[in-house]
Amino acid sequence: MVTIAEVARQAGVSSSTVSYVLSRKRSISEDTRRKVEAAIQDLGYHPHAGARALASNRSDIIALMVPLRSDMFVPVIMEIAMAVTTQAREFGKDVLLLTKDEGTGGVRRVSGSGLADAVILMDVELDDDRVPVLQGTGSPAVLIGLPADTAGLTCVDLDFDATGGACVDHLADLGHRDVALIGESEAVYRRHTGFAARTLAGFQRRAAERGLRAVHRPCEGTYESTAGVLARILEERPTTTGFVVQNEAAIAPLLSLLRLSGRVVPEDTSIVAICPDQVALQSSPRLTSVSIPAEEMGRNAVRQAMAQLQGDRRSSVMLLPPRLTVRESSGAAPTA
Amino acid sequence: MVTIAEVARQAGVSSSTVSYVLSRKRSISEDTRRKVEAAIQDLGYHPHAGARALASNRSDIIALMVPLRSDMFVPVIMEIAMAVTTQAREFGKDVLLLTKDEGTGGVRRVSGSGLADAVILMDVELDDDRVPVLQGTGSPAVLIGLPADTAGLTCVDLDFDATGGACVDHLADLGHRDVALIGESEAVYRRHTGFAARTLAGFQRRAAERGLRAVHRPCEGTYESTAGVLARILEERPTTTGFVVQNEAAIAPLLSLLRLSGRVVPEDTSIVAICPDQVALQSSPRLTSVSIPAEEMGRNAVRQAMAQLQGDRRSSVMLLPPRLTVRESSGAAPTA
DNA sequence: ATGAAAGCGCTAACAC
DNA sequence: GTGTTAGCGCTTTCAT
Repeated sequence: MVTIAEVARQAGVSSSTVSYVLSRKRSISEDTRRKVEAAIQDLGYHPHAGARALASNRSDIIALMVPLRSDMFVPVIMEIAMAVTTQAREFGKDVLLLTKDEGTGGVRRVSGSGLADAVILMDVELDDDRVPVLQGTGSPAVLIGLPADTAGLTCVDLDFDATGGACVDHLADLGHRDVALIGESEAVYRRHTGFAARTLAGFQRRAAERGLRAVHRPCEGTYESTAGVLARILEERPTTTGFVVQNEAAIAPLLSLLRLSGRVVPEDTSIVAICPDQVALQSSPRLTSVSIPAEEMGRNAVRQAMAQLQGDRRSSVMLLPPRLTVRESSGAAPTA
Repeated sequence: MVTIAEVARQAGVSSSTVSYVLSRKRSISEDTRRKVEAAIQDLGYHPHAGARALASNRSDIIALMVPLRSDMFVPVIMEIAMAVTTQAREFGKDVLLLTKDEGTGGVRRVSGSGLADAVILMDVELDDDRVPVLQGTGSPAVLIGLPADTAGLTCVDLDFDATGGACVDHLADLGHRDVALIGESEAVYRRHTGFAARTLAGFQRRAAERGLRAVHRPCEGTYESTAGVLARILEERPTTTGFVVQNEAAIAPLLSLLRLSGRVVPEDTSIVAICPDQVALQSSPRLTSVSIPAEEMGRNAVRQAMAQLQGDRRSSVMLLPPRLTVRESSGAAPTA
């Protein structure tokens, strides 16, 4: 293995000079820098990560705890994880992948051992036991998602409350008077992940403000359950013309069912989805949607973690504003 | 930070004894062990990962390189990554997440710096430039997927050739005479990822052996492209009654289109999908399928990596046999 | 069955 | 602008 000492010898300088060339923590003459860099190239030197972590007390690793199985849509989880990794690399950090089922023990292990300099938590629950543990470690931490009590925490999430409202506004603006929210499964509302409830709250409040009649039905997302939910909604409130869908799995069945029932989108029925752009774009017709800004959440989580690593101790809750893109699935409400 | 020295003092032993209690590399009296373990608990001691890596020359970290965007279905990538992480933890290893776009530089970086003890590569291409670099590092390596030349390599993958054959066999056994493979997009066949080509080869060979007429059409997976592909197949070979689908995105559109066209599955048309069980189960009707054994691939990749870390230098190509599960989407070919 | 102590390769004072 | 050197916390000989 090539060590810093060998590089130093080859370059005819001391090892600390090599170290400083690498860390740019003090000024180096142009001449010396070139010799050192040449030696590094020649020998194919890579600083030993463990030695560096020991001496500097920084691992340059950010831990990311992802759900094994959760209420979240898998591609969204993946996109966040990739965004975190990519953004971390831009700061010279690597990402250690932990699963949520490691729980508090995992948090203690990676921060206690100095394996990671910071921890990013995904799939945060309303009352998440990892949070107090994480705060106890004093390690920089960022949550993707909102717990019930955000005091002293740094969080990043989509503003789901405003999202529910934005969907209603769009449908109301188009003249729809009866709207329905096809939501996540009941289990999601019972489990305490928050985002579904926040969307529902925003949906209902804005519907009331705009004088719309609103119904809400949880949905498992299978073809059968979607069929049942749709049938019930149309039975109880046949005048429903606007649908908000917050359940990626229910989108394809819903479109298929509407087609079979002879309803034409968007002439007879309008749909606004809350889903990744990719899903909205590959549907037919392409869906008007509020996108899940997975990449933005991931990038911002890393930025917040870096800020904390650089000494910023302010807590902050960053709620990304919903962005609604009008596509082909929504149009003016049918007249009478 | 709690160090091994503090634990040693508290337990009234030397630090080497504490180390040996942890590593179980030499026998310790029951009495001493208890005192040490108590001290560890008391103080909340976690060995410093960097110090350990430096002294032992092992980081206990496995690097996993995943595609940012690829031909693979995202949930499959995710399931493999989670399986790798879970299995790695069972061996006391952590997983470092790298993106494929870091390329050969990423491989050199993590193995050159001793950050990772082994590397697992996903989304391996037929002629993957990461492979020679990885072999050059001498670091244990496992590929998930098959490159063109597997000499000296350790690989884990589904046997896609046999998979194509198994799908044909199932349809042939049910009496179907004309079968079609709705495949991945053309880009996937052009790109050199191999799995699509291997499936096609197996499909065609077995069809010939069983005396079936077979057609193959790439498919983008959008609703429109699936409609086009289906229409063309039924136009050119209207007697086609058996479909093999290797494209998760095309499944929902295909089912929807068949429904619209009045074809009933499985009475008129049989479908065999190559997809994760989860996808097969949430379709309506539930699909007869060959599952993508994502978890098994992930677990085995880690096992192979561990074997190499323990000195096993044999190269091996592990092709997991396809498992076809009969569900509701396949049945006897319609008579005349 | 246990201890003492020599490093592992690097960073960051402290010196000049 | 550069060199010297004392650790960082652990593992692992070498001793007993």
